[in-house]
Order: sequence, then C-alpha cells, then structure tokens
Amino acid sequence: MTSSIQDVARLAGVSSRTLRHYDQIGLLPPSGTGHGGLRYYDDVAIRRLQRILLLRELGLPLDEIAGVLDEQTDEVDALRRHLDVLRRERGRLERQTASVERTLTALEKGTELMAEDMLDGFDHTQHKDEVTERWGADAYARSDAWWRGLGAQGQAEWKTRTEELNAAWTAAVGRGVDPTSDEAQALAARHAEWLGAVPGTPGADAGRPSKEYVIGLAEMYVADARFAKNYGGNEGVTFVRDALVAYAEREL
Amino acid sequence: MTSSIQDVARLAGVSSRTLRHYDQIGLLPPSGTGHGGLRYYDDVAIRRLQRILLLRELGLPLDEIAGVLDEQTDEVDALRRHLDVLRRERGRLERQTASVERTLTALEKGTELMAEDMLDGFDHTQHKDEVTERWGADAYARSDAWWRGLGAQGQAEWKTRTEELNAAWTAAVGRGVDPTSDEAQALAARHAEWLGAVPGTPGADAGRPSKEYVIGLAEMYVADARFAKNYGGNEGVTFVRDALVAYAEREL
DNA sequence: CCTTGCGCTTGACGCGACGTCAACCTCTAC
DNA sequence: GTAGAGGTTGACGTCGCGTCAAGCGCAAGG
Repeated sequence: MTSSIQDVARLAGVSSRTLRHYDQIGLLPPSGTGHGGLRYYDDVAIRRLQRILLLRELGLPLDEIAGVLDEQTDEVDALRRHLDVLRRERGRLERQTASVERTLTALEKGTELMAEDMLDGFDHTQHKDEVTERWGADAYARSDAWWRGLGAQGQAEWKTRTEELNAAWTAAVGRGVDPTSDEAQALAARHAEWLGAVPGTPGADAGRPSKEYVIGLAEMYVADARFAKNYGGNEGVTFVRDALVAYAEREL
Repeated sequence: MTSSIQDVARLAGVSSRTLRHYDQIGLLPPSGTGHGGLRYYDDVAIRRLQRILLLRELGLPLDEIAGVLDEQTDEVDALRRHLDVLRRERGRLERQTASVERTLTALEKGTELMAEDMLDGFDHTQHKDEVTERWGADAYARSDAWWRGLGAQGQAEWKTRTEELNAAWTAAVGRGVDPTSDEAQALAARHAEWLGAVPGTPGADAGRPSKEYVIGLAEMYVADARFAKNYGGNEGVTFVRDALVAYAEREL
C-alpha cells in the first residue's frame, strides 16, 4: 500500500514541500520512486513520518530528530537536553516581556509627566539640592538654562531617553549579569555619556563627565532611597553603582 | 568628536560587523566616511545606536526599530504589538515545555513498565475485556499472538509509539485546538493507523480499522474512566472522541 | 625600499525550516 | 489538440548577524 506525496501530506497535515524537504536532507526518503521521479511512501515511511512529526511538535530540531530515529542518539537524552533549551528560552522571553512591560509603563508615565509640570521630570531638578550642594549653584544654573533651552519637544525626548536608560538598567539587573561584564559596562558608558550631555555636570565641556562626579553620583544613588525605586530596588541600585564605579575607574 | 567603527563597537558592546550590517540595511548610516570608505560616527549617530540597542534588547525586529526611530511608527504602539508577540511566543514555549515534560515522564514510565510484566502494557491487554466482549475471542487471540510475536524489542518500541501518541493528544488538548481542525484530524489519522496495525482489530487486514470499530472505541474512551487519565482528563477524552468520530465518518 | 601587521573595506556564504515562485514533465479528460 | 491536475527540480527569501576571503592604506621595523 503506497501513497502519493499529496496523500501523505494530507494524511499527516503537512505540506508536500515539507516532505520534499525531508527527502532532501535525508530525514525521510520516500520508500520508492516511479515514472518521472514521483515519490511513493509505504506505511513504514508513514510511520517514520509520524514519529518525526511528534518530535517536531515538541520542538526538536530536525537533525536531532534524525539522530534519535536512526538510534545514534538516545531519545530521553535528546529530550532532556531540549528541555533545557526550552526552559532557557522561556526564561529569556519572560524577562524580555517584563522589560517591555516596564518600558511601556515608563513611557506612559513619561507622557503623563510631560503633560504636567516639566520641571518635575526625573533626573533634572529632582536632584537640584544635591547638584547645588556638591557642585555649586553655578553648575545648577547652567544645567537649568540648558533644560529650559531644550523646549517642550526636546524635554520630552530627553525624558524618553532617561526612561529607556532606567529600563535598560533594571533589565540588566533582572538578568543577573555581572557589574563588570561587557553588558553592564556598556550600560555604564551610556549612563556616563548621558550625564555628560547635560552642560551643568563637571567635565561635560570635555565631552565626558569627570570621574569624581560619576563616582560621587553613583554613591549618592545607593544613599538616597528615591533612586532605589528607579533602578529596581536596593539590589538594582547597588548594581548600578558597582557598574558605574568600575566604569569610571577604568575609562574616566 | 567622531569615533572609528571599533571604538563605537567597544563603547556599545557590539561587533563591528553589526554596525556594518546596520549601515547596510540603512538603520544606522555612519555620520561620515573618510579615506578608503572608513566609517566615522559622531555623537548623534552614537545616541541613535544606543536607542537602537535598547529597543533591540527588548526584542523588537530591526525594521520595527527603524520605523520607531524615523517617527513613522509610534513607539508605544510598536511596543504593545511586540508585547503581544512576546506573550504568544512565551505561551507556545510553556505548552511545549509541558509537552516535553509529559513525554519524558511517559517515556520513563514506559521503560519502567518494560522492566515489569510486558502484558500489562497500555492498550493491549488492558482492553482485553472490551475486545473479547465486543469483537470476539478470536480477535483477541490474534491480537495476543501478534503481541507475543513482537518480542521484547518490538514490544518496547510499540509502547514508545503508544506513549508518543498519548502525549501528542494531550498536547493538542492543551493547545485548545478544534477537534475537526487539520491538526486534530491528523492525530486521529495517526490513531486510526495505529489501531489498524494491530492484527486483531476489525478491518486491520484491509490496512485500516473499520469505521464502526473506531467509533465504538472512541465512545468507549469517554465511558471508561481509565482512558480519561491517559488523554488528559474528561476534557481530553471527549476531545479525542470528537476528533476520532469526525475522522471515522469522513475517512473510513 | 620592503615587509609585516593592524585596522579597515566590500562581497559572499551559512544558519533553520521550510514558503513561494518559475519552468518543465506526465497523464487524463474533454 | 488542449486544458488541467499533480508531480518534478532549482533557486531565492526569510532574520540577524558570524565568519571567512581577498584586498587596501598606513605606520613601524628590518
């Protein structure tokens, strides 16, 4: 009892292209070929196809399936390895979903804030006291003038970037990476560059903030509870500090 | 202040190949090129890169990122759409993980059973009563002889296929597909073919089980509590019955 | 002056599992 | 004779780059 490729395809719920693909890669050669190269499948081939489809349904890559079916690999082993892959992937997606959700709420909060008083924005005047106290009223005045000069559009854009940076930090914290890892250091670089873009910050004229300023700010982050909620709790804010300090020591 | 491609790559924690790719697809053209086509990036380009990387980190495809950055798409909209994609993908992975876990335990249970009395295997003699009662002692005898003739290896393989079929059914139930969908019907086809492979079943000589046998068996599945746990509870077993009946009416 | 080596360039293939034409063949029915 | 159904092989596209391969410009060392 042999069947044509379309019959098999309909029976198994796959496309004929898939069957020809499986033939091409040697996973499921037809049991025979007729006039003009037509492929014919007997019930042995169909049973092999059904095992292939089950394993494919479980997400195994085709070459793994080939290994399992040709007895070169233990099925239970292959499935266990695959389960690891699935779990990691799922974890990645969970973290990514959470990141996107945080970013969305941040953006929405940002647009709310935008409708209110601009000067209550995140990093700018919220830190007025610290800025004037540590770096002088002059620095604050320059920073404030720059902020006003941005205009509504520029301020909104700046806020967006600020929220993005926060979201990136909390995402990195959530992934549990090391503060000295390339990833965290890249974030620290972005953070420093972001700081350096504000004319009031010491060293901004040279294009990058001064080492002392960055380290001082980083320490202030852990000392001030208001920052903890911006960077994902105590764990998050110490992570940010460690990354920033490491970066400042190395690059500034 | 312009930087070379390597400087930017290190700063941002990506490869230079990535930057050239972004240039190629028009996502991030360098701010200028020098002698021999060398790419130079100013701080505007670097900030654009940083926004790109943040959005990429959130899992957005590059063309979506381009749309967002070039203001052709609303950022919040894009993220919300993306969040849908992420959630669906995560759900798929969760179901897949669960399927693999069920299959693994089924396989392990199968190997345990194999070590015990073979004749206590799932579908064979467990149904002895029903088989003899409905289809006669003759059918049972032929089925039994076939089973013994399989030998230890063949019996083990048969059990594996049986467990796989069960796992596929419960997976389909978990995904909530329709009993008349192509997917469920393909499973029903596999189920019928599996039944037809046992010489004792009516119609097996013709290569496929008889319509009445399949429907009768399907109804028996919902009537007998022992089947419910094999196919994922009451919901599962009625699903299996519906799919099998629909298939038998159409194809047998 | 020549070589070595670094950093950069463009160009191209590879991955995974097929979808989707395109161009052609074979058989049947009208 | 011709249209149509169902098959064939061949090749490109997907997505985000990694990874050669071959070559160019420039600086240091022989």
